[in-house]
Amino acid sequence: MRGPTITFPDGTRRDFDHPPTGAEIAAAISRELAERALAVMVDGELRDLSEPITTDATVRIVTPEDPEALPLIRHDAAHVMAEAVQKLYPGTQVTIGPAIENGFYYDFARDEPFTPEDLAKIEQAMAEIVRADKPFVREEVSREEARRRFAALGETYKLEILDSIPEGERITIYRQGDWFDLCRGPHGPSTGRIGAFKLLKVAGAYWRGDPKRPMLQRIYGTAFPTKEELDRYLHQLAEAERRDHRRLGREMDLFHFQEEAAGSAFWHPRGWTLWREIESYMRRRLAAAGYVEVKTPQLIDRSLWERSGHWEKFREHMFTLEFEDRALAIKPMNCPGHVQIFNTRLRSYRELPLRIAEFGSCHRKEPSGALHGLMRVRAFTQDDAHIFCTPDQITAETAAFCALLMSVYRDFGFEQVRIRFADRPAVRAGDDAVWDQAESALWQAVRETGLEVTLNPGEGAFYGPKLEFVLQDAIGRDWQCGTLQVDFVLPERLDASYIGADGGKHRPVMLHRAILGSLERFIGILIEQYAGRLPLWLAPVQVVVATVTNDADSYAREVADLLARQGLRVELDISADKISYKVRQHSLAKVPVIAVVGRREAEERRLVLRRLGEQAQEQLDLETAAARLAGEATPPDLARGGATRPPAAQ
RNA sequence: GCCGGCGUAGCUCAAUUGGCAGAGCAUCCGCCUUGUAAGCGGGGGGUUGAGGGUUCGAGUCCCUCCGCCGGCACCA
Repeated sequence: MRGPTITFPDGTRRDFDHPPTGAEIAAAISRELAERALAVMVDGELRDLSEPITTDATVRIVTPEDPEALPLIRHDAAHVMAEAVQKLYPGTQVTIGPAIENGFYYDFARDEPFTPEDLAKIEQAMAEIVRADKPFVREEVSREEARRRFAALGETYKLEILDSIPEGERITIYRQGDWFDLCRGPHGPSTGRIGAFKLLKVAGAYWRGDPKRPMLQRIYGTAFPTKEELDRYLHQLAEAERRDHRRLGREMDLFHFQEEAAGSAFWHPRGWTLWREIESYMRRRLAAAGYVEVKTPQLIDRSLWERSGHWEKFREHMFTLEFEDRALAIKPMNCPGHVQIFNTRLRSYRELPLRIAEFGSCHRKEPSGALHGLMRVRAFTQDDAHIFCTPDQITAETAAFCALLMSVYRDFGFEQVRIRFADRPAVRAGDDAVWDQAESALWQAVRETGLEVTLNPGEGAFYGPKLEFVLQDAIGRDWQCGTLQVDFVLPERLDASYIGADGGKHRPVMLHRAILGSLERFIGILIEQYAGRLPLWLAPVQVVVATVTNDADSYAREVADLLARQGLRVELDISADKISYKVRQHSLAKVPVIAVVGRREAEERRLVLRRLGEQAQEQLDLETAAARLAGEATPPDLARGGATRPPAAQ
């Protein structure tokens, strides 16, 4: 019989006289490829090397360098770990164990917890299985056969997974030696091909992610084709740890947390300086973009939250209190407050779009387990704004917002931004015609930005579609900060209206939008982005003037005064310590510029500048140095010569 | 909220099977007047997260609570 024609990535073809396996194809090309092959891509689908290819196909042999190799060997490692665990801890049930972004995990059902010492033992047992180089054998079985085999082992979770596999789908078991697992595959040729692996942590995880179901024990690990790649990844983890904003926040004396106020930051002078610099910058950008700024109450009566719908939808997240027979809530959001301002008088279409901004201080009942430094807090400040506009202004307002947001992110040093488009959810308010209009207006706007947009289906708010802006930091982590949400519901509920050109009353649309999201979180992200070494314009202390000897004290004072008059944030260090000690202290505190002054500088009226982390020094006369530093420390928007102050109040 | 781990001086960490709570750094005082990432000497500093229990005796063992860390769930 005739076999299939196999086409290779370079376009060459080869005919086979029988359905060849991936392994055979690799062997037909070269012995080296056969030895290095892990799996095979068949018409874009990853398959086992052992599976015969029955039809004409385009085929690529996957080797350890290919991007497909990583998830494959990690999945292999998950199986090896599961075997090791069941060997060491009989009675432990296996559940699921996939490859994930940076490694793999496997969830186990076992009454006793795994300890860190257990992880070491499991690693050793895994190493043995890897050394034994057992082939992964794929077996296609009937549902009944699979049921019988897992029932015999008492693997109730596997039986549940089996039941959830749709009728008609192939059921496969992967075996390594005498251990096997229900698995869709594919897998590498054998356990010996895993390369380098390491178990990282153990954690609880609900079965099927459902808090009402049993808590399983999840062991996380990672695997790479080579030891070097594993070491590089472990080094990266250490790097992330080094950048941790919680550690840097303490070391740089920016903020602290304490038990009595869990989830709320205490901002220290330096941290608050950073905060105010960011706030001032945002204020200028917003004013220049035609926003007005307001401040709305912290405590608002329950009745308003009932009308806005928050009482029904959001009550469990709100802090409430009683006072003089009134039920009050600390605001978790600013939108109802902004509508109150909109509603204070009859609005004309000529006022629209009306952009109302607030650095809104909000509180939410975040579960204790969710708290995480500045990234997840109970008290936070949003750079919030609500744009009241007509439906046909949505596109232009969205486009303008996207442009503003991108420019702001760039100023803070973030270049990589993705947009997720969250469209209509299954349960929603408003009829489909309204949703059609809102979604198409948003789509049109994001297309104009030219940015990458991915669909996040069904994840829109119940009142309208939304855009989520995800930025990527210096070490590749994603952070969702910005958002823009189209809202037809709140204006209705709180009865916002304006008089149109036709003289009739109309309902405005509200665009909820934020760029930084929460100031707290954004500062956390900034600290990690820069590993604490903030750009000069953001640094809480921009320059320290440090003396070599006390003889230079009066000149140092003069220098510090001059720099301060240039608007720089300066500190003076005339302590009796050695200059090398001072340099070390201020370097550890991440001060960007140290100006060293000794006798020579005082006599010549010069300044020697030392940049953070650099050994090189720059010698300048005093006035030149002051002017240069002041120039470098100018916030990016002002450096561009944009609006330097908000327009005069109306 | 759930699972697991952790909680000792401002920070980083010690303290034998339950047996006198310690070191370095920081702080304070003194000396040194210094040239680019730690000069020298001395002093002070603790209800070992909180509360309860076991014990002659608890940082150490047990219980409850709080907080932190890693995940899970949550993130309207």
